[in-house]
Amino acid sequence: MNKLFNEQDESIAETAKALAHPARVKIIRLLLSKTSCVGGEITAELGLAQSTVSEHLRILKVAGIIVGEIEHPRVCYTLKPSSVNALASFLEQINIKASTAQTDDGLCCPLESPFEQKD
Amino acid sequence: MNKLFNEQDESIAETAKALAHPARVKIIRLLLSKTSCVGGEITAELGLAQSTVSEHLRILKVAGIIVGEIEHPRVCYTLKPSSVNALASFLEQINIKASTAQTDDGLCCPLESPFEQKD
DNA sequence: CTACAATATCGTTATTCGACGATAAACGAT
DNA sequence: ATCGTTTATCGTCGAATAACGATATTGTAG
Repeated sequence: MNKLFNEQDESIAETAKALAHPARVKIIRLLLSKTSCVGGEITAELGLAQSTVSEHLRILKVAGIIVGEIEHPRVCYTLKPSSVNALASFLEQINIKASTAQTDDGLCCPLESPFEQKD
Repeated sequence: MNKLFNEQDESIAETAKALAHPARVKIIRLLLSKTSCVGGEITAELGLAQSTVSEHLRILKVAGIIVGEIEHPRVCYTLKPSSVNALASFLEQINIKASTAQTDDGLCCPLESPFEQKD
């Protein structure tokens, strides 16, 4: 039995997991801030070992968040936004739901049924 | 030395980590789909042990994504959207950047400098 | 072919995560 | 005060993650 969760939930979780490390967030921010190719400069900026950075890049690549194109001796990384769409709209739904309900202060709910157990 | 990453990157990563599990994504979707209080029904729907679900709920609570209000014997969970704002706008930036550049197919970049090492 | 430069992969180690059952805590009802 | 119901916490265990240095790979230049 391997199907406790549906595919979309797993996909969203996968994307979130790829973003779930400050080093990878920083890598993406570096990619956001530069218009040009980003290669080994990243390693220097992160303050981590080259192999560690390479691993983070691999994770982002597997998640489809970045794409690496081989240039000369280096690799050019660019962002690929389509991969974060599912997660982005998921977050949007959270905001929508919250604004139709109450934002933060009111009580939560009137408890429609007195709890139905599946006996 | 504890400050390899800045606070915002860590905060975004924290939020992403809270979403980085299909069970927690599913919990949030359940909260999205119901208007009423959600308590132990979640446990049944997830197909996980009660203690495991409680732990996932705790993680979401610590991340500030949900809020639990104590009702009678149960706890009423509601979404608190403000906590995902930073991550949401981070994802938005990725999309913006990508549309100003090229979407998916073109070559990446012209390599502005022949690689500057910080000698 | 050899050398070099940039990246990727491997092997290891310490830490964290996820799941579970068992147990505790809270609290209204009897 | 005791019971029953709901949720939280604890202790444990196996699996996954993150980090590193060392080594392999790739491809251009000489």
